Amino acid sequence: MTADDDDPVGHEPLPPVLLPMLATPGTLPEGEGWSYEFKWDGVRALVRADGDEFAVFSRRGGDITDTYPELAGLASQLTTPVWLDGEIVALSGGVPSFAALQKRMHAGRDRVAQLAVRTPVTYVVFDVLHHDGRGLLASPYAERRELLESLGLAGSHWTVSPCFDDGAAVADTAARQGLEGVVAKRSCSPYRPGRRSEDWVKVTENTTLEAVIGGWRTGEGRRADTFGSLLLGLPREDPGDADSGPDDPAHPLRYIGQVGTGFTDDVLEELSARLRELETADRPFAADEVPRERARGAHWVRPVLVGEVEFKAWTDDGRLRAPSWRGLRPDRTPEELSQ
DNA sequence: TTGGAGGCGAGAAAAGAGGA
DNA sequence: TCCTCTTTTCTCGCCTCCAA
Repeated sequence: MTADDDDPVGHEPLPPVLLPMLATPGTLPEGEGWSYEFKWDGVRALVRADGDEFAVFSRRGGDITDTYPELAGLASQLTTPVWLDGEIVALSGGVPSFAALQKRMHAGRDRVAQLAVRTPVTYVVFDVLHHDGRGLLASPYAERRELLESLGLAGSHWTVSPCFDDGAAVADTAARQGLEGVVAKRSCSPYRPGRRSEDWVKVTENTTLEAVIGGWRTGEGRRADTFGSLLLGLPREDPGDADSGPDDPAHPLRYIGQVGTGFTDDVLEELSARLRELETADRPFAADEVPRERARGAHWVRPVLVGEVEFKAWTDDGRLRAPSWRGLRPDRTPEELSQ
């Protein structure tokens, strides 16, 4: 006689591992059958609770329970075996800050408790995948959502993500409040663990920028013969900028980061050839601007090429976050960017 | 003590492989 | 042939470990 034999109504054991369902980037879907949530700028996390066992898992299935001890209190509200899906966020100035969260993500054992007080996190729950012996992966999102709200999860370090019917209004609110974007979910969609699905659509506001190429770093593998990333800068505007204003023509650019994605093979080859023609021993950035590990092995070029990049946001120290290459702007000059 | 290397979390995009 | 999935190559920041 097995445990299953004791359970004639089909009680499903809690799966030991689940990977999160992923959203597809896109534009805001409209019409019947969609619901909308804010996109939280944090780290994805799944919670598994089963009696005395409580664990938090990362997007790749790693156990991160010890990294966020303040979430352990959630176990007291989970009285039946359950899998939850959500996002861990750290608030800064009232909005989620990925920069603040990064301090928590890799904290050593000795610093976890200290950082949990200084930079506490909140677990924003948006889905329930298994509850009280019932697997919900095949259930429609609307049904899972209804069950989630009935659980009454609320605490000092966890909450349920609000859900709305008006996508445009959610997008507008997200933009005004500085949130990352919107996630639209098809009400009838099942949960597909570990899969990217068009039943979930994430809409984020990207920004484009024209910047000057100041150098490149060699690539690896398939890109060993071209380049790995481009080092980008903007012409200095402020005469008092650092030690290197316009009066210091040796360092005409202010470093704003690197871009290493968005290139086709043709672009890699063409751009690589042009950069090699422009290579110089003179670094166009001030010495202390480019991080040591980025400057190591970098090749510098005369700052004459302008390109366009798309990126998500500026980091706290004035770098591009998640930049992607759009293309050269032969119609633009560095001098025009400074005007 | 400092510097370098590597790991890990998030993200994006392009190319190649494999199946229908 | 087309579509989907996987792999590869990057970004950022912070950490630990080890060698000089």
